[in-house]
Amino acid sequence: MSEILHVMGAPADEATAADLFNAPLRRVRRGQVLFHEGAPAEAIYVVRFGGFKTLRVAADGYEQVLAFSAPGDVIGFDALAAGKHPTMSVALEDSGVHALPLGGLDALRQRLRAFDHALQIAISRQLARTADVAELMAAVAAEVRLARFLVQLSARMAERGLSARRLRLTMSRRDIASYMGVAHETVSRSLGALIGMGCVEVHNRDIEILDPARLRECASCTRGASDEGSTHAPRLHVASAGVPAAE
Amino acid sequence: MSEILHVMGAPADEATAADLFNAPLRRVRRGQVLFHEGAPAEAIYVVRFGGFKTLRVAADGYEQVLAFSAPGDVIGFDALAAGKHPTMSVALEDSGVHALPLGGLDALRQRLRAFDHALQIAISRQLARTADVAELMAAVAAEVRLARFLVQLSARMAERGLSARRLRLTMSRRDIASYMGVAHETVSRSLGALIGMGCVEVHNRDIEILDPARLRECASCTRGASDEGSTHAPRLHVASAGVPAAE
DNA sequence: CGAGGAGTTGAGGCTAGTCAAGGCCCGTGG
DNA sequence: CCACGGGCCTTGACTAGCCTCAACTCCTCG
Repeated sequence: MSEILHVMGAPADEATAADLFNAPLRRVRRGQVLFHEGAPAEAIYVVRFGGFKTLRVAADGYEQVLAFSAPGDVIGFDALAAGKHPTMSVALEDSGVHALPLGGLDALRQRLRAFDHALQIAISRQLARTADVAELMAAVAAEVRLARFLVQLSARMAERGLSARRLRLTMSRRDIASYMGVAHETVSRSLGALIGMGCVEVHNRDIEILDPARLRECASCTRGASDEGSTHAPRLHVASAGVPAAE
Repeated sequence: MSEILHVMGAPADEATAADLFNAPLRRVRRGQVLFHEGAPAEAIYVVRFGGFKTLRVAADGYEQVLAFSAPGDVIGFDALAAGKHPTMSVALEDSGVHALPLGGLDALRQRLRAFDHALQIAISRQLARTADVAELMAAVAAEVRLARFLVQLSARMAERGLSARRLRLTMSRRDIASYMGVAHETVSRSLGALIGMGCVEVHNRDIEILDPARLRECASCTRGASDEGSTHAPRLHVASAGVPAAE
């Protein structure tokens, strides 16, 4: 359990007590399903190593990827509300997770305050990522979406102390396309565009960010960005809905 | 506090004890900001009545709406992770919220188990809504997006015991457009298309769902949908440009 | 070494964004 | 109470970018 706390980013102070609760490591091989859509909620999962994609399958078979999870992330918490999983999760590579049965979750949270805190933080972080998803799928050019995706990925790598410049994509282009809300051919083409701009270098699923600044600039553009100087025209009719608080 | 539990959907069993913690009702007028983007995380908010939009403002001024909140929803939980709000919230109408200071949140959760449960459920529900957002912004026709938006809105109305057929939109078309990831003109046009299909009737911000089944069918289509027959043969590839006069 | 999926690239049609103009609703002030 | 103004909403024309279909190559894995 102390390992769970550690991977979740919590101080391992209460580690000794933590070990009283032993959640075994469950291995999930690449392509294997962690839980199916509609399955009864039995546990939440803390990713120890590897990675997962969480998705929903539409009636017509279309796969909508909702999130990619990395070590330290919590998966399956969204099943609490309805009692069953609204989504399914699949391992993108050989992975390991700690399954925390819902039955004992409350007791665990009450007795292990450090774990409770770590869980709240993890969930909060996940909630904040909704903004990232929306940012990605917002009405902007496809290259911009891809640039944002890479920036986000890079940032999350950095968070975990890994290289922010060298990314290894564990997911397929199709997964990325679904996540970004575009056709998978568009991902290829957009990647080509970023390569042409000198932002990145791509070898299969290995991506190297050559020019982080330019990539970020491209990601921040609301419109199609093939700008090469530093001349970005920020003019835009700001929807002035928000009214400053006045009392 | 018993009122907070009630609006969150929890049993008010512990209501008596709950009243020991009194969170005053804070009124927020239409257009007023509940909290700004980047503001330090000081509390989470439970909507008592009214409604809010949560959004993020890009560097160029573009407003990306991330969520609409109704009574019973929790706002601001995503600020826990970073210690400051990654988003801002604005009241869509005259509203009332209970502010629960973060300082006392832990103690509150520990002493009031019912509240703790309700909070976890509310957060879980909110997480599950990420899927709804993605579903909305997925790569599908604009009419389908709008249909999905209305279906979701209708479902959420029904959850709270209100009419699922008559919707009063508290947000502007621009807000909806941002939320769906399309231009605001497209919302108008899509609304016109749904009217032409006989799905809905619109008077300003009042929407009546005339044919829920057809609306749902339209919402489930991955492509443009203008099916009119009784047997729902999954027709792909429909030219929905000018909806024929039909009747 | 072969098969099949993954990825890339090309051509064309159509949706939706953009720019533009006008009508409508609502809040404001006289 | 009414007139005014500014926003919201709608509609139209045009264009660009993305999706679709299709062919082909490359990598991976059995």
